[in-house]
Amino acid sequence: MIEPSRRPGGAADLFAGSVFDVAPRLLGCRLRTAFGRRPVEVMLTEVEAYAGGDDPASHAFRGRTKRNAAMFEAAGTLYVYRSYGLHWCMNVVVGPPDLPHAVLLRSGQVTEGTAVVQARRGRSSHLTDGPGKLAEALGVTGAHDGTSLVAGPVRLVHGTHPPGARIITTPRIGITKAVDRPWRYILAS
DNA sequence: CAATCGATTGCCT
DNA sequence: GGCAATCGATTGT
Repeated sequence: MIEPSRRPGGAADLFAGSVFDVAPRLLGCRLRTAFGRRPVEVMLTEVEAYAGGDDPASHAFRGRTKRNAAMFEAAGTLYVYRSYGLHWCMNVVVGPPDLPHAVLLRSGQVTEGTAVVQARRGRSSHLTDGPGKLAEALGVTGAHDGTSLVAGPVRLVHGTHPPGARIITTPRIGITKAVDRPWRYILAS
């Protein structure tokens, strides 16, 4: 019997390679949760790469802290932090444990569980078009920081791109340092 | 121990 | 388009 997660093309290989390999690869992939028997799935459409100690905009630029500890875990770990005291933002940890690189998940489209998401977000549109919105839609909080995206409560799995979709890159946004680096990846249809 | 500020959002005009 | 909200990690006195 073949273990599904070890099968070629399974989830683990999604996180192999550098942060610049993984970031565009995540576009079109699906992020899933099923808290309280309410499955929600989102297709990722916008991500940003953060290159650890080489990147002034990265939370890990000045080394390990209590907040960013998850960034020093294995590739495929989920890093969740609070932004502006209000919102939760999700990152996919990439690279070997001593290299704190990560991909910020910025936005997506709901592909399953729209009613659940609308209830959580308290509105019927603009459900997942921002980092904080994405986390709220999936029910993800700081409690999920450091969990595995392969075997934990929040899972990242392969998905297919919409017909005709293309990947474009632009500078990152919402930051004040290293603003010029074109490390933002968008799945445009 | 106090001050500062951020990988943002939503509501206001 | 502008601005207030809100909190924990980090930095300064």
